[in-house]
Amino acid sequence: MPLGKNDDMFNKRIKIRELLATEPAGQEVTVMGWVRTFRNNQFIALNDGSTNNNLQVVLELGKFPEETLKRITTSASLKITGTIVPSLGKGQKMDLNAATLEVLGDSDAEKYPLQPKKHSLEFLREIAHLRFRTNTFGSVFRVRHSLAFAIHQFFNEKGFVYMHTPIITASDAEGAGEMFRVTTLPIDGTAPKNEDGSINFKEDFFGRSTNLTVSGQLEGELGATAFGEIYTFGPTFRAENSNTTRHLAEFWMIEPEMAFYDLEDNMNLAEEFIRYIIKYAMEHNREDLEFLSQRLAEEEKALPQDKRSEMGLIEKLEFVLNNNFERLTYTDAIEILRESNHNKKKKFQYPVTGWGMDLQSEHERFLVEKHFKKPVILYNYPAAIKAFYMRQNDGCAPGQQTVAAMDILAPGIGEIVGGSQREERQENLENRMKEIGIPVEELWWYLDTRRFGTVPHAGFGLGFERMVQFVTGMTNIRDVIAFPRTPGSAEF
RNA sequence: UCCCCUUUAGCUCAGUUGGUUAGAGCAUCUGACUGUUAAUCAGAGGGUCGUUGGUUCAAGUCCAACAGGGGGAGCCA
Repeated sequence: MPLGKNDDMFNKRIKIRELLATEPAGQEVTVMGWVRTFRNNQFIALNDGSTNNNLQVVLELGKFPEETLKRITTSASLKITGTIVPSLGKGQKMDLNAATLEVLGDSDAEKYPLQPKKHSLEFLREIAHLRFRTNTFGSVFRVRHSLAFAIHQFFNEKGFVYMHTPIITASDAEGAGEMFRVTTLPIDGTAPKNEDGSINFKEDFFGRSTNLTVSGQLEGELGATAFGEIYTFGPTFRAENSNTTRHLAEFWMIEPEMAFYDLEDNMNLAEEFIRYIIKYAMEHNREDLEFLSQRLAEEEKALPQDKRSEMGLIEKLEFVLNNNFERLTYTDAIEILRESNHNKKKKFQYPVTGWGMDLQSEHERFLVEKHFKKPVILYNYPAAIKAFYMRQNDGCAPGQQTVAAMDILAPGIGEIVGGSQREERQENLENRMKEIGIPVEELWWYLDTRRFGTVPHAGFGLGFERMVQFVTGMTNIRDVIAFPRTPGSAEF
C-alpha cells in the first residue's frame, strides 16, 4: 500500500473540535460522526467525540431523498461533505451546508436506549458500553485521558523512570487486604492436594501460589534504589467486599518511589504533582470541566442546602491550584478533633477517644470540609495503625511511637494519597516485620534493598479514579472508569 | 460484611385510608409544519406493577424471603 498519498485515504475528515475553532468562510470540509438530534427534517446536531459541542449540519429541503432522511436517527453514523458558512440561527456560529451525505451505519431508533433528554447516572451505568456517547461521560473520559497523560508528562519532566511492576505477584506478604487468586488448576475439586489436604500449588502454572497485585510499591522500591526515582501507573486489584462510591475491585494507581527523599520531600512532591495534573486538565479541558461544573451544580440543586458544596467545581480546582495544602501531624489533628464543638456536643458517631485511635472517615471529613476547608496532609501517624514498611520516627515520647507516614485528604473524596518515608534500616524493618508476623524469608528480595547500599527513600500511592473523581466532580467512582468492577458486577 | 432507602411503560416519575378498566411527561411510530436549538402541533401503540410466597372478600398498595439498584459504615487508594 503506497504511503503518503492522501488522496487515497478514506478518512479525510476534519474533527469537529478543530472545525469549530475556525472561522466559517465557505470552506469545503468532510466530517464524520454520530447524530445527536435531527430537528425539523433539516438540522442535524452531529457529534464526533472530539468535543461535547455539536456541529450543525443543514440539509436543504428537498435535496435529499426521503429514504435517506428516514435513516438519520439518533446515533446513526454519517459522512457529510459540504461548505462551512456562518449560521443563520442563534445557537452556533457555523453551519455545514451538506452537499453529500452518506449513512455509514444505521441506528434503530426504536431500540437505541439513549434519548435527547436527561438520563440518570444509574441507568447509564447499566449501559456502560454506550454511555461514552453522552456529554457527561464524553467530558469525564476526555478529562481522564488528560490526567493520565499529564501524569506521565510530570514524571518524565522530572526524570523519573516509568516502571512496569508485575500484575501477577507471588508475594502475599503485605497483608493489604483480600487478593484475587491467579491459577490454572481446576476448580471442580480435582486440583492436586498435599498430604494435609491443602492445594498443592507446586503443580500450578507458576509452581507456587500467585495473585493479582494489590500494589507495586515493594517492586517500586527496588527500582528507586537503582534509578533513584521511578513511578508506576497501572491496574491494581483488591478482592475486598467494599460497596461504596469510592472503591473498585480493579482500579489504577500511581506509585512514585524516590531514593534520597524524606517525608517532607515526599509531601512536597505529592502536592506539586496533584497541582500539576489539575493545571494540565484546566488548560486542556476547559470546556469539559465547565460542562461538568454546570452538571454538578445542577445535580446539587436537588440536595438540601447543607449538603451542597460551598464552591463550584472550577472554583474548587482553582482554589487547589492557588492554595497550599494544610499540613499537620496526627497528634495535632487529634487535639483539634478533641477540642472541636462537634466532638463536645457528641456529634461524632465514633467519639474521639484520644491519641492512638484510628481516624474514621467522619473525622477526616470534619478536618477537611469543616475545619480547614481545603486539602489536608496528615503525617506522623501512630506506628500501630500503619504498615510495616513505614519509617519509625526517632525520639518519640514513650508509648507514642509514630511513623513517617502521610495521607492527603481531599474534600468530598477523603483519602486520595497514602504515602510514607520507608524504613531503610534493615534491623528496624526486620524487627517490625517479626512483631506483626510478616514472614521475613519470603520478602528476602525486598530486604536486599536494605542489605546492599540502603538509602533514605520515600513514596506514595495515588488512586487514579479518586483523582478523576476530584477533578470531574463525579460522586460515584463507577462513573469515572470505563467498565467498573465491583462486588457482584463485571458486566461488559 | 453490616445498617437504611428503593424497584410501576424504553427513560424519569405520579398512583390517596387496600376497592371497578394503572396515569403523566419525554422517547418511539403515523401525519402536519418547515431556520430549528432537548423544535412545535395532532393522533396512535406501548405495563405479568422486580421475583416468589403470605394476609385479605379484594393487593401496584400490607407482611416475609430472595434478587437488582442507590446511599451510609468498615477496609482502603
